[in-house]
Amino acid sequence: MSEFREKVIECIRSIPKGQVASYGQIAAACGHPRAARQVGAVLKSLDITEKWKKGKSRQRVVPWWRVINSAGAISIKGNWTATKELQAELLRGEGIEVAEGYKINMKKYRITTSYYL
DNA sequence: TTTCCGGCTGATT
DNA sequence: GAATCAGCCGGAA
Repeated sequence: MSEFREKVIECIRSIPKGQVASYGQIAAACGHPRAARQVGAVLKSLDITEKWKKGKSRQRVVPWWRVINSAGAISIKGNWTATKELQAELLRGEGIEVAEGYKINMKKYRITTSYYL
């Protein structure tokens, strides 16, 4: 478990409900402004255990669905546990609108950059 | 150690 | 806006 990965997870966990953040923002929050792609790599490596850790009153889940690319779109590639459809569904569940083509109105939901400062 | 590969980005057509 | 291009970077091989 690399440190980087831990931080990424931590940052993602800190995303307020009802808001979304870009890979770049997460990376920056981790102290690696240009490592956006690594953030994606972390997410894809998150298995169902990390995503849906249940059984505990303590929600140990990682709100990965709140992470999108800078264009405000879901850029998921396709795991077994993660699909665009699922992500869109989860987002809507938090009151975030997901337009046709899995586009998110980041103007409205994107987290402020200063959040992590 | 070196090479390769991406769930990305910002600048440029 | 949408498509293209070239850097950036931490892992896995």
